[in-house]
Amino acid sequence: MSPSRRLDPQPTLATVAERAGVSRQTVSNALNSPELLREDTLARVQAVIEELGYTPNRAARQLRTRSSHLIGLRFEPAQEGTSNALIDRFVHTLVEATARTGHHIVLFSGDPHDPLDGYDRLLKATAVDAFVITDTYAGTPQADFLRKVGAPFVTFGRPWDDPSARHPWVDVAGSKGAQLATEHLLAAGHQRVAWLGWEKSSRIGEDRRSGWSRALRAAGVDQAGLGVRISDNVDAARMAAHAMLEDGTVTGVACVSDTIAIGVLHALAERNLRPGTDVGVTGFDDSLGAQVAWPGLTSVRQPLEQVAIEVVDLVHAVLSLRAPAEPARMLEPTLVVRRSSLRQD
Amino acid sequence: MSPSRRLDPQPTLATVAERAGVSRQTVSNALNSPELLREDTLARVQAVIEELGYTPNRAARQLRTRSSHLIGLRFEPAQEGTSNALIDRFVHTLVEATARTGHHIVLFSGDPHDPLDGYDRLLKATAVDAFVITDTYAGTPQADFLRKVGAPFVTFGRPWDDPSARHPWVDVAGSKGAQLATEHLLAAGHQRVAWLGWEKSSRIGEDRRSGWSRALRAAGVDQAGLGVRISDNVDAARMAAHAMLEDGTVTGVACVSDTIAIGVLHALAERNLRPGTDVGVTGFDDSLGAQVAWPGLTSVRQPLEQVAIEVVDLVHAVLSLRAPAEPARMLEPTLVVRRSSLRQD
DNA sequence: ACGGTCGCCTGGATCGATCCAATACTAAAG
DNA sequence: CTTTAGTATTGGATCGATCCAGGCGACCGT
Repeated sequence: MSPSRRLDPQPTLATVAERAGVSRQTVSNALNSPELLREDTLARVQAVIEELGYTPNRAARQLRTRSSHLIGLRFEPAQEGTSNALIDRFVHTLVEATARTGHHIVLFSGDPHDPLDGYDRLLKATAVDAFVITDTYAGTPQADFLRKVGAPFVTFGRPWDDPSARHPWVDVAGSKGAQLATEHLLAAGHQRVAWLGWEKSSRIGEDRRSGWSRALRAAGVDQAGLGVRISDNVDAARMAAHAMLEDGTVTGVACVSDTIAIGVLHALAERNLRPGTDVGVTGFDDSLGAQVAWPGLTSVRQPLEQVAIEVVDLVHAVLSLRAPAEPARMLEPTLVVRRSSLRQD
Repeated sequence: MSPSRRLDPQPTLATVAERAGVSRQTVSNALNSPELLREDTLARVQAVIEELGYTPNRAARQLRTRSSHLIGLRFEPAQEGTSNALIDRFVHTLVEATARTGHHIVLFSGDPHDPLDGYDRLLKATAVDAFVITDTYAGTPQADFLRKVGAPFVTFGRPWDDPSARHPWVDVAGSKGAQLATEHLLAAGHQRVAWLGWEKSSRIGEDRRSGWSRALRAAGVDQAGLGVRISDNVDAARMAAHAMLEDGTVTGVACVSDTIAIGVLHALAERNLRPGTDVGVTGFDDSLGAQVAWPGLTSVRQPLEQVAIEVVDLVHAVLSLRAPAEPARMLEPTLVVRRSSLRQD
């Protein structure tokens, strides 16, 4: 009598079979190998499935086939101010891309001091089929561990430490992005384009820097004193920018991150210099901050949607045990031009 | 001979039982009802579990107990520019909070035009135990649907349309946040504090506006012409701010979102007015944008970490069929003060 | 020493879909 | 009209943990 209490028990495969006048296996085939059934039988079974609103029980299927159709992703605790917004954009598209094949993303967490924590548990419980790993910049202990235990995984991020690693990965050529940004600033007429990057210990930072360096070399610009390394926060960038702009010869600054670029914009505001017109600035990652910063920050945008699609494709390849066409895929970023790098008429 | 090919088959409950010289049920009890076992038996079983590194197979357990220990969350496609960064911060803490009880968050997606899409599928496949719903501002068709089919769920967001709804929810008092911001601006000496809000159709927007209104009323300030409604983007806000600042009587602007507040900051820059000193500005949500905006944007911060904890607590209450102590929980936001609302000495 | 109570432990049945081997059917060939 | 080949369909067994009803032992009082 209480309507929200309990609903009709879910129909099972047996229910459908009985109703359609066939055996369980036939219903199973209708779902998994429809080509095995005669046309009329298939139609009849499908009609009953439709009528009853039947959906296979995931637990039962998972028990039998030993595959959960779940993909694990360790979701790190939010670090205020850092650009995990990037990861979030990636996850969004990852969810969409997996949906198409009936897979789902399961988030888990782990001890922040132990990069391996959490993987083992899910694996032994046969709770997930594969993992997606997003942070490869600090070495790849997870990848090493998963390879050792024979668990399928794909990383977003190349294996920096071990170029010989054979696992499938997708990454974006950061150096190409920095190169695009630098070339763009040079083309806008800025001669001496400086670089504001991360500390030398960052592989990603050094990779991006190499793109800046390459562009300057191609343009025949002397890089002496133009490359500066700082930590990733607005204030450090602001102060570095002040020092850099002191003598007035630097008129372009390519930055390793939007955060740092925004710090440069702050310094410009404090010096009454016009972004774009007096000094061109570019950031990296096209974060929300770049979109709302005044007067709009030109930034390198990673094709995260495409990354997610490639990652999912590789996951499927690995799961189906077929060797992926190309297990290491490098994608190219694009430059989103806003007013921070454009002269006002 | 190929080490990464296949690993030892996972030990099962039967393996453990045999090794410990007890029956399967005894091992199961050791895991689920240890108080039923004699001390020495328990110790012996636990030792074997430890030794073999045994973890119960989730699929089998799920099939038998009909509970997956998974909680579904529909992850909407990234909408450029909107503050789904808020949701991401929420999800982070949600994952942490669920981890403590062995639950996991499963993300799924659905047709953007159909708010119900996806729920049904997971439910019928008995793939999740409960849902967490994050968007209740546009009515609550999901809640209605889930209540109808008897599925457990908790919403982040009050049931705006139907105050009589009895489902468990957690929300943050937006009106209180706007009130705090407005009082803060008044206390800083700004007399006429304007409101830049969303269109009237937004329940959340109107709720926040009511907090501004309440604060002005308490301070005895006439609100005529001070409340303006626009859509949520930087440019609309910039233009509205210009109009608003024209006559020079408005010296404080409380905004319904960081995006809009940033638009106001842009307008100030264009009019050569100093944020905080000439015109006080506050935003809402303490997004990354607020943190990096020049010269720092005072913003209302929602206690998302606490929200996540309360949501998980309610989920557990609902799943264990015990009535939650308080099924409707309203939390209070805080104000993060930065320089956009402070006079420079 | 014996029946009774209580608590620990056992083996069989079960959840629902899939695997597997075997059977019923159909159509073509002899 | 029977045999053969091949396909469509069936029923039993299975994945691994939990539910359930019953058994066995220890310990008590008399």
